[in-house]
Parts: sequence; structure tokens; C-alpha cells
Amino acid sequence: MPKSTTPAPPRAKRADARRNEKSLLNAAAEVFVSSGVEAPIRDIAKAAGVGTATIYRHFPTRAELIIAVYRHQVDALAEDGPRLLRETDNAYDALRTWVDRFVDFLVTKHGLAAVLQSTDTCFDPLHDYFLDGVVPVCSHLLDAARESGEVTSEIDGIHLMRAIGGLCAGATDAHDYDARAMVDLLVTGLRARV
Amino acid sequence: MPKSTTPAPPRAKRADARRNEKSLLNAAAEVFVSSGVEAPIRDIAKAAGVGTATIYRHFPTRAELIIAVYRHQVDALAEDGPRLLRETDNAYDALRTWVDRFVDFLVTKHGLAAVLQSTDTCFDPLHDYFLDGVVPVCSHLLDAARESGEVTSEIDGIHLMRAIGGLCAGATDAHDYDARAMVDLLVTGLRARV
Amino acid sequence: MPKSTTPAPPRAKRADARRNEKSLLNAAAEVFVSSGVEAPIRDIAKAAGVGTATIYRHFPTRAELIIAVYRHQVDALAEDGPRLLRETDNAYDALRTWVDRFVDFLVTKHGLAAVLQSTDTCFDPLHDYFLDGVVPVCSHLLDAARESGEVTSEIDGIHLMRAIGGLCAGATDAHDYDARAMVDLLVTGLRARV
Amino acid sequence: MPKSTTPAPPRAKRADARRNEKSLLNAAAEVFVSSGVEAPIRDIAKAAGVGTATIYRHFPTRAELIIAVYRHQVDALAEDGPRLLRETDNAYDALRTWVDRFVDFLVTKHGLAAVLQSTDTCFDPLHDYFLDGVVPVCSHLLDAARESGEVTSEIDGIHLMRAIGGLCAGATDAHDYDARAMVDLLVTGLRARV
DNA sequence: AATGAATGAGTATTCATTCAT
DNA sequence: GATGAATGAATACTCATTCAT
Repeated sequence: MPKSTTPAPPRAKRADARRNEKSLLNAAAEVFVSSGVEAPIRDIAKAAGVGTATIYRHFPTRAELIIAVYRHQVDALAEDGPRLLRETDNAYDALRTWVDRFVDFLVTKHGLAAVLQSTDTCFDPLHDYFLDGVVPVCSHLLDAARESGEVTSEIDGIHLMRAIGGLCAGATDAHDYDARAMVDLLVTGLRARV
Repeated sequence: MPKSTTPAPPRAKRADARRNEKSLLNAAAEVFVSSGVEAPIRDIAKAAGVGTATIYRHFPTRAELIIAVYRHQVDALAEDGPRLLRETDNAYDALRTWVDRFVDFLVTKHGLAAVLQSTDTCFDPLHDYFLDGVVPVCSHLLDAARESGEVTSEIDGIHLMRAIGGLCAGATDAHDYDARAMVDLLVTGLRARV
Repeated sequence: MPKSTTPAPPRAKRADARRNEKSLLNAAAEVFVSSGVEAPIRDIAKAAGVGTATIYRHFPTRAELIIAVYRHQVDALAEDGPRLLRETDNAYDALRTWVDRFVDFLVTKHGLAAVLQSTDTCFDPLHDYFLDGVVPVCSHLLDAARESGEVTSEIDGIHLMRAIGGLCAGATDAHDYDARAMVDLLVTGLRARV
Repeated sequence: MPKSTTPAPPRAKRADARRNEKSLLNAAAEVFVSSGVEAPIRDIAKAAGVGTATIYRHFPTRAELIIAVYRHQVDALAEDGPRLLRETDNAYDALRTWVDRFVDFLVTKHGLAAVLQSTDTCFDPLHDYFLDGVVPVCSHLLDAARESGEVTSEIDGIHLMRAIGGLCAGATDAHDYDARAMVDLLVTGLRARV
């Protein structure tokens, strides 16, 4: 009965902590946009108005913080796949639309694409999260497009996603490089020749 | 006795220094492969068996070192373009072969692709070296393929190269990601639909 | 229970940190005396028994550290001017007394005089601090002495202070050079000939 | 008879070496003006068109190089004292003129004044050179002015010179500080009150 | 639970000095 | 004798992480 030993109502704290975490994630998201996902922890803490140790308490590794920041959007991406497949007549078009959304996600999340390419083991949890949640969706879209004969390439979902990540990692504000156009070429290349 | 007035032939040292520079470049190349082109200067110096200042003497900036390490291969790449165009019946095939060689170059020079994507101004000399030497070659191949009607995409040479760089930056020993296959898809995407 | 919503009073740490900063300033003052104000940060950190980063946390630039170390004494110097003018019958005597105190300050703060002469822009904040706080006081004393006819020289306050700084920079423990006597000559030179 | 063992005529070499040393000193003088007497050895070597080791061979310590560079002017300064005393009616005026020439020397030799103030033992030879050659001259002028009753201050020649050095060390191109005017005040302060 | 102060390892760069040629 | 290449010590500054309060 810990409740009797700690007079403070645990509910309140939970709500408080959750709100805290929420604002922390919002702050982290902003810093990620402006300084990339490798931004100094202290910067994130300052933006969130908390101490650095608080970040570590909530998210022991940077990968976990990144996952938390993008979880909703990654999950949405994962859910988009089946829906697009249902709602679109054409499997290849569904794939193309989904890829577009993935590109949207990556180009607005400055530095994320680079992290997806990183081999630093500290990012493994992030890689795993993608591997488990969204790679299967991509693979499924590819399979459907292959079944319908629109795609002949035997490429894996994970490889397609890595490739898209690479193409998006090259996008910088400084140049007029258009990641979307490049990905379009890639997806066009998937298409079976008529 | 004019010989006594001109103290010593300055050649002798040069030969020694040049040999030294050669071994330094070899060592740098190896470190670049294993640790990327952003490896600490100290590591490169240690690998070369010289002091850090020796690196600075030969190559005042990191970009100059990188250029020196890859100069021959980059130059060869630049020369390959016109030759392929002459020796190949088909402009598109020439482009594809040339791109293959570019990919060969990038995937074996681990970390170089990432630097080509970097916006750090310290790499500007390197970017310029590519911009001046090899981007025009790529553009020329693209133009030729467009003239022959095999390629319709209006993509610039520099953007194609950035895209290829991005696709190759995703290549790591750890996974079975095949950069060449991805680039193949991209180049296939360039092709006019029949 | 509003207390639970406001986690912890931020005062506690401040007291600790302030005490720490105090000892840091004391240590820096000692190192400045023995090694000059350009002493390596690491030496100061070691003398204070803290890590180098702690110095940077408290004083991001060296100039800020120097200012902090000498702030009280510089401020006291600034306040001395008007007081001496009020309490002394003779404006020239007030000037002379004030200059004596400035000399006291400089000769006991080994290396400070040299920094006041330095053109390194990193010391600009320190120069500005003097320029804003104490140069006007010196100028005011000079003006008063000129009004009373005791001083005829048109010298600026800042130039007088630079000169005093120069005379004190020459003071070292090694020799029997008496900075105060030299400054006395200078101030005597200011005096109108009867 | 070393001459028989070394066929090359030693005379020629001497002349060569002396010319070499001459141009080296000229180059050093120029670098001293632009970068101060603490300029990197390598800069001096480059300006002189010789290797760094050549500088070390000729002048094992920096102080020796500085002495060599300024020897003629320092010697001239030493000779000026007695001459001025002979040619000038007034001992105080002779002193003042001589001090002016010392100031001329210091303000045009950027950084020299600072070195004269330095306590770094590596400059001891330079200090000694002044101590032996020019300090007695200054003392002699002071003595003469005291004998004629124009100067009452008991100041030593060396202290006067240190003070002048200090006043000149404060001179920088950046500000409108007028070292000569400050020294004038100092010398005026030496003067007996009428 | 939260804070933010302290830590100390890691890296680039400069320069006096030595030494092989 | 001269050269200039190589050396390596020295220092400023950053940042992830820990810990006392």
C-alpha cells in the first residue's frame, strides 16, 4: 500500500508528469526541426524548460526520445498503408502515394533521414521501431503492386525505404535539390515496362 | 665554381617528402574507409605514423586532404564520361555505365557520399572540385541521352549525382542493402516510357 | 496542495552554485596574480578544483571571468572619484589620490595592466567595462582640475588611464621598478607651471 | 691548416654568409614591424627566404635575433646621448631630445616595448644589451640635468627607460593614443618646479 | 521526482625546436 | 652550411552523462 506512505495523490503526479512529457516532446520536435535530431541534449532541455536529467529520466537513450517524438507520425504512416490499399483502385498508385507521404515525413524532419542511415548502435531502437512498424507496410504495398503486375522489381521494403531515406538525406535548404522528384524517379523505376 | 654559390639542389628533399605524402595519402585513404572522411586528424596521423602537424603541413584543410586522397579516381571518373560516349553506341547505355562507375567509386569510399551531402562549408573545396570536374561530365551524358530521346526527365546532372550520393550513403557493411540496385532503379526511372 | 504542483524551490542549488562561483573567482584571482590574466583555463580550473567546463558554464568568455574577478574593485574605483572630489578641497589633489588608488589596484593585479593594453578583441567586454565605468570618472577628475586651473594639459581621461596602465605594466616583482613613483612624475607633469 | 682540406675558399663563404645574414636581418625587421617581435620563427624564415634552421644557426635565441636586428639603432641611440650633451646648451633639453629619439625608436618597432617589459628569461640577453649599452647613457643625461639643477627627481636611468617603454607599449594603431605626448608629460614631471 | 551544476574526455590547431638529407 | 620536413606539446572549447541537493 504505497499510497498510505506517500500522502501526495499519485494521480495528480501522473497527470503532471504526462503533461511534462508532452511539452518535452513538443520542444524536442521543434529543436529537431531547427537543429536536427542530433541536437545537443542541453538545447532540447532548455527549449523544454526542464533540466537535462529530466530528459534522461524519461528517455534514457536518444533513440527513445526520437521514437517518442515521431511515434504518432510513424504510426500514422503505418496505418496509411492498408488504408491506401483499400481506398485506391491501383496498388501501384497506393504505393506511390504512400511513398509520397513517407517523403513528406522525412523532408520535414530534418536530420531524421540521416539517422535512419546511421550505423551507430545507439539508434538501433529507432531502426527496430521502423523495422517492426512501417517496413512491413511498405513491403505489403510492394507485394500488392507486384501481384497486380505493375511492379516487377524484387526489391525488399526495407531497401526501398533505405533508398528513400538516402534520397531525402540529400535534401537541404541550401540547394534546390528536390528529394520528391528523385524519389519519383526511383518509384518510376520500379514500374514494369509496358 | 658556380656550384658553391648555389648551396644545394632542392630536389633531394622533395623526393623524400613526396614519398612521405604518398604514404600519408594511403594511410588517410584507409582511415577514411574504416572511419569515414570525418575521422579525427590524430587518427589519420597515427595511421600514417606521423605527427598531426605533418598532416597540416601537407594539407592545411581537411577538404584538401580528401581531394588529394581521391583526386586520381575523381579525375578518372571525369575522363570516363567522354570516352564512354565515344565508345558506346547508345548514349543512355553510356550514362548507365558511367553511373555504375560512380557508384563503384562511392561505395568503396565509405563516408565520401556523406561528405558530398554535407553542408559544412569546410567541404566547399571538395564540392567545388566535383562541381567543376565531374558534374559537367554527368550533365553531358544526360544531355546526350536526352538528345537521343532515351531520357526525357529534365533532371540536372548535379541533382542526379546528389541522388546517387544519397543512395550510396545508405550503403553499409552491416546490412545487405545494395546501393547499385537502387541506383539502377533510379536510372531506369530516367528512361523514357516506350 | 499547491506545493506539489510546484516541484522544488530553485533557491537551494543557487546558494551552492553561488558559493562555488565565489571560490572559483578567488582561485581565478590567485592564478591571475601568479600567471597573469591570460593563464590557461585549465590552470584556473585546477586551482579552483573544478573541471574546465565549470569555468565555461559560469563565464562563457575569458573577459567575463576577468570582469567578475575584478568587478568589486573596479566599481569601488569608480565610486571613489566623486567622493574624493567632494571630500578634497583641491581638485588636483583629488585626482592625484584617485590615480594612486588606480595604481594600487593595477600593481596588485599582476597582468591586468597588460590586458588593458591588449588589442585582442576578446578583451573588448573588459575594455568596455572600464570605458563605461571608470574612464568617465577619471575624465571628470581631470575636468575639475582643469577648471580649477591646476591642470592645463588637454589629455583625455582614457589616455591618462592607458598611460598609467603602461607604467604599471612595467612593474614586476623581479626589479625594484616603482610604478607609483613613475605615475607620480606623470601626474606632476600634468600640473600647470606656476 | 683546414684550408688545404676544404678546397672551397673560406673568404667567399664568409661573404656569402654575411650577405645572407644581412638579408635575414632585413626580413626579420620587416616582420617585426608588421607582426611584432614575437612573430613565429617560420614567418621570419619565409620572409627571409631561408629555412627555419638557418635562423637558429645564426641566432640560437630570439633575443639574439632581436638584438641583431636593432643593434645599429640601439648603438646609435647610445652614441646620441653624449653628442646631444655636447651640442646642446641645456642638459635638460638634451635629455628631452634624447628621450624623444628613444620614443621614436620604440613606437616604430612594434612590440619591442612589450618585450622590454617582459620578464621571460629568454629576453635577458636583450635586457642586458640595453642595460650595458644605453641605460648608462640615459643615466648620464639625467645626472647632467640634475647637476644643472633642471631635474630634481632622483629617478634612475633604468627606471626612466622602463617607464618610457611602458608608455610606448600602450601605443597601438587602433587608438589615437599618443605615446609621445605621454612621455612628454613624464619628462615634464622630472623638471624642477621653478 | 526534478533540477542543473559539475565532470572530463575528445578534437582541432599552432609553433618552437630538432634532425635527416 | 643550409634546408625544410617532422615533431609533439600545449590550449580552447563542446557535450554527453552523472550526481548532490
